[in-house]
Amino acid sequence: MAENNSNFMSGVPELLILRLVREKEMYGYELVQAIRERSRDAIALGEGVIYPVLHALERDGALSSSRKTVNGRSRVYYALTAAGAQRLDNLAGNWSRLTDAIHAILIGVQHA
Amino acid sequence: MAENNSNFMSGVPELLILRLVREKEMYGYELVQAIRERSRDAIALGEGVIYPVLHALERDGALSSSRKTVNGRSRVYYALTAAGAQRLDNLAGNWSRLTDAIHAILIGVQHA
DNA sequence: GCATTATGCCTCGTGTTGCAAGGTATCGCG
DNA sequence: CGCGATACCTTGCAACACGAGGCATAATGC
Repeated sequence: MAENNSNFMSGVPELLILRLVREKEMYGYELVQAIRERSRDAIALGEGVIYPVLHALERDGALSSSRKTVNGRSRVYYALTAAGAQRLDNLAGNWSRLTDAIHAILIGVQHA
Repeated sequence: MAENNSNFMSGVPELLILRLVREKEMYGYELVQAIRERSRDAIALGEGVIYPVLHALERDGALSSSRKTVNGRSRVYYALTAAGAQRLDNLAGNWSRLTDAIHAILIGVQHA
């Protein structure tokens, strides 16, 4: 039975981070702004959300980090690992199934 | 200024309950099963989730309750109030905006 | 007659997690 | 020289979903 709900609508920050990092290496501060911009301000995750998630994902092997200095600024770039890609697919699937289910209830569809 | 995210993907149980009760009066035990059935087991909220939310919604004036005895069983039916309908519209709108934003990021749409 | 299941209500404790607030340091601009 | 932007980070709080339990009655099964 694989996974139950367990805080079923949670893990969205994680999902967004993994998705964005899949396109290209990114660093924390950049992710904060990217999420704000791409969602047109609908989602505004603070650094207090992003950094802990980033650390957790790296600890779990979903992301790998590399320090780079740009313009005299030290940045920690994160890249998606194979495990991370797997995790992303997993989360995206869960999210999709969940929102479909909620949507079905919201529009009041025939239930079986 | 207006509202920020504040636990942006939360309140889903509340949303589902309000939506279901809008169609007809329902009682706790019934809601637990209705959510499971309508979501085809994608969402399985336990009674430990439903009842506290029900009580909070009534306390806030979004629901009104009435005790009825059916088949020698005592049930507490909840009905949507005007305030509750307002709240439902509000939550549904938020949810819609949120999922749209997430979807936009997931499919990698052009941002502005 | 007795036990198990289903119905129906409820609460408590735990763990997760999103988040604001605060802390540090460097760079560029006025 | 000061201020805002860039860039990293941690701590503490509050909310919340959830499992695990607890209580009571009706129906079903053995």
